[in-house]
Amino acid sequence: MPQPLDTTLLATFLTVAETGSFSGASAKLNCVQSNITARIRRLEDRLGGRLFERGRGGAALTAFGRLAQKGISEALDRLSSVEKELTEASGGAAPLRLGAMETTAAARLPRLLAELRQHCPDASVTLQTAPTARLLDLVWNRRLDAAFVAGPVDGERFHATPAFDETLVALWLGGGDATGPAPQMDTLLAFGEGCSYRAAAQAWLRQQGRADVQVTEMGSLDAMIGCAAAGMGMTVVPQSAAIRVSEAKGLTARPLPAAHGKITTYLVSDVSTLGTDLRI
Amino acid sequence: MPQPLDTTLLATFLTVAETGSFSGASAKLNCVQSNITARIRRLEDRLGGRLFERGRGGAALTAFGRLAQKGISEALDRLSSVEKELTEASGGAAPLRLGAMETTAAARLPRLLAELRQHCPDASVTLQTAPTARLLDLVWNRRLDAAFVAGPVDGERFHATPAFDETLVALWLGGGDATGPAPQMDTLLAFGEGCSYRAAAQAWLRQQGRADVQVTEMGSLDAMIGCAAAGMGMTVVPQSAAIRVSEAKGLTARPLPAAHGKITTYLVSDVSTLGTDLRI
DNA sequence: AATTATCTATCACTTTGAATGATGGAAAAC
DNA sequence: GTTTTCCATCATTCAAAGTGATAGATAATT
Repeated sequence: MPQPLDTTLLATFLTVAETGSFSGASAKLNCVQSNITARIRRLEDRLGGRLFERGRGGAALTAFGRLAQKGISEALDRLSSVEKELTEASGGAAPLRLGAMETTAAARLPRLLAELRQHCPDASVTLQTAPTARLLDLVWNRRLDAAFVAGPVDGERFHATPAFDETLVALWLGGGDATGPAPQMDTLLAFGEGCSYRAAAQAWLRQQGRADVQVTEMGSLDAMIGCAAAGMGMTVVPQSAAIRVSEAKGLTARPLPAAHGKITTYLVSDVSTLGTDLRI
Repeated sequence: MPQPLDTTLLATFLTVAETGSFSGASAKLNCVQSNITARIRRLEDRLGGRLFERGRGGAALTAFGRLAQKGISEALDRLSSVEKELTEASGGAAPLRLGAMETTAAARLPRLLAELRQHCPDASVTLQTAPTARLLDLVWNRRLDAAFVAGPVDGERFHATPAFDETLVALWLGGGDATGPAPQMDTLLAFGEGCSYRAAAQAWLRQQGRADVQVTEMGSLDAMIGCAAAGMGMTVVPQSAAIRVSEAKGLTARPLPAAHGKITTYLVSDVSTLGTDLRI
């Protein structure tokens, strides 16, 4: 059995055939046009024939392309109906692919998912944690059905509904004056690039004239809080995520001023994903 | 239309079901076992159900797995029959995916492919050039149907038939004594790692007590010869590839001693690829 | 009971090839 | 003639797939 055809290429082909142009397909599939060109070329190489006549205002199917369209759409339909049959046979419906920021996953989702389980014991959910930017990417490319991200969210590209209002708090070990952590707290423990809380924290520090603060990147919420409790520096997290642990470990928590510290978490989904009606 | 299923996962699933074990499938698919584990897990996650009962001496299909096997093998069959129909409609048979070293492609293949075209005007061939090590990898993983590589070849893994006997020659600008290039020729122009001619050339130089020779890596045969003609250093190529150009550019060519300079080029194919009967 | 053989799971690391984004040219619309 | 639209090309980036080493579990062998 040789390598089977890559279904991504086939789906791309059908989309181009539908829209009548490479750029139209790239818009529909949320990717850049050069990507479409490459995919179609790979497919043409593999099949050994030209699928589209490019030129005047778009891409028109060749005779060979028309033949291909018929067979390929049938085969893909077949494949997706098999998938549907199987996902239904296994766990009721297809699992809801949910994404969330690390902090949301820790502070908000346990209760939410427990409730969901009560109402619909059969519902299956998969959860992936990532920073906001990455989550938006994943939803945009249909690798997730929905995700909880920090606002604001581009309403043109996504369907977003407010889910939680978070207040950011700064956490550090020991005391501090009314204005914030002690000057010697010159290390900010934060997630990597793409984390919107980190961006907010840095904006706040800059406004306080503390542009010199070093950032140490950590991979998990627990690590961040643990290191803060060890006196390595301060960290900025939503209050909801801090409640669990801050006092127990002798950490001081102080809310950020509203300008930087009020952040709304939205539940976003792709505008083209219909039928998703999550009530919270 | 959500992302369609990845056919690699499906093919892997069927192979595991056939062989009854992950490790058996990994042997059959020429990859490591952990890879199979990961693929099956991805598929199980996607479908939302366990496909195999692992444990005692292998992996046994679950009830869900048996259901899946039926649907998936039908869908894949369908897909491959569509592909066959299309490749036949386009260019006669599926194109022969051929690989060759840069030098072989330049010196030997033009004639070979011309002959092929005479005999079978309909045959379509795609050619990819790469160093020997990479070519063997590509054949091993079924990304190529066959490739011309420098010997010796592991007979356990590949089906190899001798194709050409090559004599390596050293090329450099200007004169030189009987034993080799002048001492000031202390730069060897060669392909990157994985090139067997380069390895042979370096072995030869080492044996001559010239371990100090610097290697400059180049990306193409033409570049190598061009740079040699510009006096940048010497290069080692098969005589067949040197004939075309060496004299025209004032390059001196001297064969390497037999111990290092006699290299047989083999045509290799995967042992499991049957029906391929290329006569040269 | 201890030993060996055979499987799968896990993990840190590497590799690869698909995706991006910027650019160019060609054809059509204004 | 200018602008717009569309596809091809290319260097670069990055995520996902693959690798290789190791652990753990179960069955077979001595």
